[in-house]
Amino acid sequence: MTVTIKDVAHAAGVSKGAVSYALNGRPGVSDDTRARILKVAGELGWKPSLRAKGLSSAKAYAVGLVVARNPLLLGTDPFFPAFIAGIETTLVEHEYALVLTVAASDEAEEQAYRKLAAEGRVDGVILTDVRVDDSRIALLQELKIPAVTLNRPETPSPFPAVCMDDTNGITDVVTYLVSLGHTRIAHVGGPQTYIHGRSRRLAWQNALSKAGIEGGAFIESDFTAAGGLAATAVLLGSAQPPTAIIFANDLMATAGQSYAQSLGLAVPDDLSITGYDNTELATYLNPPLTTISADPLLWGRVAAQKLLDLLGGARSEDVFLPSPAIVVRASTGPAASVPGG
Amino acid sequence: MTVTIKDVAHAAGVSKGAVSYALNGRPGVSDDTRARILKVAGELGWKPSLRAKGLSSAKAYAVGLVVARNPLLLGTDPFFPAFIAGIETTLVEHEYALVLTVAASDEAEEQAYRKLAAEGRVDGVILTDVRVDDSRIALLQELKIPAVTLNRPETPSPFPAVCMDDTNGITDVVTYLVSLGHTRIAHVGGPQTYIHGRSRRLAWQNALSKAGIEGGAFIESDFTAAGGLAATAVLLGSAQPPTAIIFANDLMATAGQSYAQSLGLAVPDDLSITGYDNTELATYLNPPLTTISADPLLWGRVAAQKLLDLLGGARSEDVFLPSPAIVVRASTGPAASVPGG
DNA sequence: AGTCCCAAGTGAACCGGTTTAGTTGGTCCA
DNA sequence: TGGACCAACTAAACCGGTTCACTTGGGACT
Repeated sequence: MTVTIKDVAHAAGVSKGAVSYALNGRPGVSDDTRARILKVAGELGWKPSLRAKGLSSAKAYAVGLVVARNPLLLGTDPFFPAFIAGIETTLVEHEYALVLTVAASDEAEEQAYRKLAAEGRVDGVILTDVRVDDSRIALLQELKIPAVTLNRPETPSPFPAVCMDDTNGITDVVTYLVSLGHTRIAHVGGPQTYIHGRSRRLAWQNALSKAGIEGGAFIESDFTAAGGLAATAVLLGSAQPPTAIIFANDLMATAGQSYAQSLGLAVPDDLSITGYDNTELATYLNPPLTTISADPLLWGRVAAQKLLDLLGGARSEDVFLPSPAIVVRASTGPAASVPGG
Repeated sequence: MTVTIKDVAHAAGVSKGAVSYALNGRPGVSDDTRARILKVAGELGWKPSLRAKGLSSAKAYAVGLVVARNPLLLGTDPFFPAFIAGIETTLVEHEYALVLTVAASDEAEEQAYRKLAAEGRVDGVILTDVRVDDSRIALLQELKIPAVTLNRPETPSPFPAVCMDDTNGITDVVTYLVSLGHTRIAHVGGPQTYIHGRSRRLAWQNALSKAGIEGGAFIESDFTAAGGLAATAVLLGSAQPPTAIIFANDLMATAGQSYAQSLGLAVPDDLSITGYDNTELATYLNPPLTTISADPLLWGRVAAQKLLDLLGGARSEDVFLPSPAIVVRASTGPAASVPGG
């Protein structure tokens, strides 16, 4: 059926070992012999069996990604599909595949890593949604799985990080809103257990301070539309409602904008709104959403490349990608002079 | 290091073969011996190596999914993440993993399948987004990869199909709109090269005919927000604009709704809008979107189960899942009496 | 009592690669 | 001219399972 190393060796009149040496560019065969072997291998259409290679080299030739999200909400997050596509663009050029796991809870996530390790499914993983105190770092060390993290964890991590700074974008948004005359700028953030949830809040806070504005309202939400709506309701129902709300993603911003409009508020005349992600939909809302344009595709591509480098034995230094930039659209405008503002 | 079958055999005082028989429930060992072997294996914490099993059994213990979408638009599609999560819920209970590939073009997609086959990465695949004349069916047969398709292809297919009928939902939407007095009901569909794009259009057409309404406007779009907006612009700019538009997914519907509102039209007073998918966001729009509630999680779970059954040698009969049902929200209402209507 | 048969279990081959230990033949140098 | 040394290569072991061919011992049947 399929052609094996034995067939090639026989056809080339050499031993299996010689074929192996020739293919892997090792010493042990002369240049002439090597060329002949490779020629024969090419003619026979030999593709070394990954399974056999895997067994003797104890490698899986695959990398893993464990996505920890509520499956029902996963579909609303535009990050992962694009990120995965980015990973693929790197892997497709190498003899590596992506093994994807979806975990609904923290326990399921740990189990997923343990299963990947126990079954030897992957040679390394990419760690996303890094948390403030992230037990997965220690877990991966225990399991001896090489990894790359998205952004550098706050706790010590032996793994290289691929960083895309999200503070610049938020800072720019705050600066922009201040320049439009806003002074009551609220922030609806993601869970503060995530470092990206936290860093966005801190960026907002710091930018406000730098602008001489104190005490902006903050609500910790959950990156879902439902959460965005609930947070918006709280903010708009307060004694001193904000004139601008910075959401930590487009989904919450979209829900918030719709809710504000349903109350009869005009966006941006009564309330400015910004998101984060620059999802396709953001362009086509009414009004189109001012947001921050991340590049998950690039992030995935570079993270996968970094992981492959790491598996190849390269030095593990952090990589820094360009900061996502603000995209100004019609959901932001001059601050209305509100009573008490 | 890790414990192997040899260690277990030695500890139990039997041969490797006996351990293999015991573990796999084959005849060749007595009940007593079997129990003893399993006990020893448990004590030693032996996990048979997937790689070794794979080599001798020529299996990958993995299933594949090739997602053919523009990576930049993939993130807007709520179907895949939930579908994949569904697949996972099945796989996690078995010794199977999911290998995911993203392909940006048709050629890349074929290459992806060929690569999966050549590398022996997967034992079977799930075929989504079945096309009207789908060359992948023949390709998979050529590559000898077992498969399960989502819905039954129109061309002969040897693979079992996991079907979720989408015509009922569309029919119900048309019926509902007619009951509200609408007679000019347009449809913005997906690419007609997809069977689900086509079947939704046919369902709309048939339902209109049954209601005695002729010649509803149809625009073939592409499931993207941009496409939804463009189609809406054409429809609303026509001589006899519709009083209701049925979109083939929520994303197009959302963009269409926003566009209509940006023209000053009221939804649903001037224009009723419906989507398909029941994405999380649909609930939180202004107005909330009437849509059709598919269950991609269930679909994924059942498809994966069906594929595993198939790999296990089971009979391959089609499976039929409940039809997605209409979810009525505020984006639909009584038809306005429009000039010429 | 002898034959047959089957369950129970062993040893080795096998899957398709990699790697190690060992063999061969040629060159260099004293 | 003989020993040292090295490049080039082979044979076999190895990775960790599965499976085939074969042996052994006990019970049933004649």
